[in-house]
Amino acid sequence: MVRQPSINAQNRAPLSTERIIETALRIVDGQGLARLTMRRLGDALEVEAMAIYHHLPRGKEQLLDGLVAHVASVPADTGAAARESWRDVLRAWAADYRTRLLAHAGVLPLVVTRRNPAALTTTVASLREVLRRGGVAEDAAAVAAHTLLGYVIGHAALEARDTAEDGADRAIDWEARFTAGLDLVIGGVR
Amino acid sequence: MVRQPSINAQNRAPLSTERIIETALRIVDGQGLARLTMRRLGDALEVEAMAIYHHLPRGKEQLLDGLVAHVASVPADTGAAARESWRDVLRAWAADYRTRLLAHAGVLPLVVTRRNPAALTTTVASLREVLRRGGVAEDAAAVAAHTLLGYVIGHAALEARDTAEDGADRAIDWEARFTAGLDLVIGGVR
DNA sequence: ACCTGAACACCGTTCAAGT
DNA sequence: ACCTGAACACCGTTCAAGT
Repeated sequence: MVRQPSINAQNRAPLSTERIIETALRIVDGQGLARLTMRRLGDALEVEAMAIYHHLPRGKEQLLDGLVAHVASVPADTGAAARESWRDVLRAWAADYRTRLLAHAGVLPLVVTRRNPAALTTTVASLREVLRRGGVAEDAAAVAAHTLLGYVIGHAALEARDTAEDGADRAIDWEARFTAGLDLVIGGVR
Repeated sequence: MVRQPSINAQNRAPLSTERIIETALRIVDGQGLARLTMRRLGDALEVEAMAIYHHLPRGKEQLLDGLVAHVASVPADTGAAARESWRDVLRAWAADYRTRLLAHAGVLPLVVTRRNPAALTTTVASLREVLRRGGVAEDAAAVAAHTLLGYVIGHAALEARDTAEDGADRAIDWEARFTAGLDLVIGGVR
């Protein structure tokens, strides 16, 4: 019997933290956060639920932390601040971040909870760095970074709540409203 | 009226939706959202868990909706807009709202989820009304209302995450930062 | 009308055992 | 090293029954 090294008896690729997180995110995106259970995740991975604990010893807590890190840890392009206006860099980052949060609206409640503070720390640090390189004073940069991140997360939350509800009959143009609010926030920084 | 009609055999006040919601909120505030279970809520009410379903037929979903409505449905004082500057009215509302969200940080993830859209609808409508009465154009008022609410919720979420973590060693002055960001948002409205 | 008790189908997680 | 099977203590919820 000639065995193939990294393929096990059932002919499946071995589990990895990355594959677990990605599969979990696919369940949350497709079926909602409430339907993400260790047993269902195991099924999707074609493995018994208990096998997940071998890769994530802290269990479901660690799984949710991983989802937050995967979705919410998106720093701004600090390098671009040299080439273009810092306002444009922040506008571009905010638009991307909003899109990302809405694409994974199921994890928004997790982003808001105190899980995985490091994920947002790097993000907010990158915003401050863009502002600082743009010539904004240290104090004002700190305020603006938190204001901007707070706005984007909060607005995405309002948007996700509203659009999840029903059809687009009396449809608010959320994108236009987001952009207008964004200009209001970014325009106020000096 | 002399008789005490509403005391049952066990000498307990009868259950009511209001008492259920308030007790649930006390559990969330004291022990966290994860520890709010129907069985524990029943214990706190000195009743079997199943009795709750008589008052909240939709069960836990309805309970969580009730918590969101109880915490997040706080309209701005539209009457005050006649007497004082609308900027001051909004600043006062925002400060109160932030305090309230932080006092019940455990329900923040619920406020963010799509539950109970009506709770935020009245709040955002009152903000728009204050702005309109202050002479702000309809379109700008709609944008500013969402921007403000988004900012307050998002910033409170960041703050709750951070302060829940550890001691106040390298303490960010969140209140000062909130106020500065608030001025940035409100100052940009014209 | 209001509440209880027992039951059901699910959870997350542990632990010893298999390979 | 990696995964399984059985078990445990908990969930939310139903339903028939009590008062």
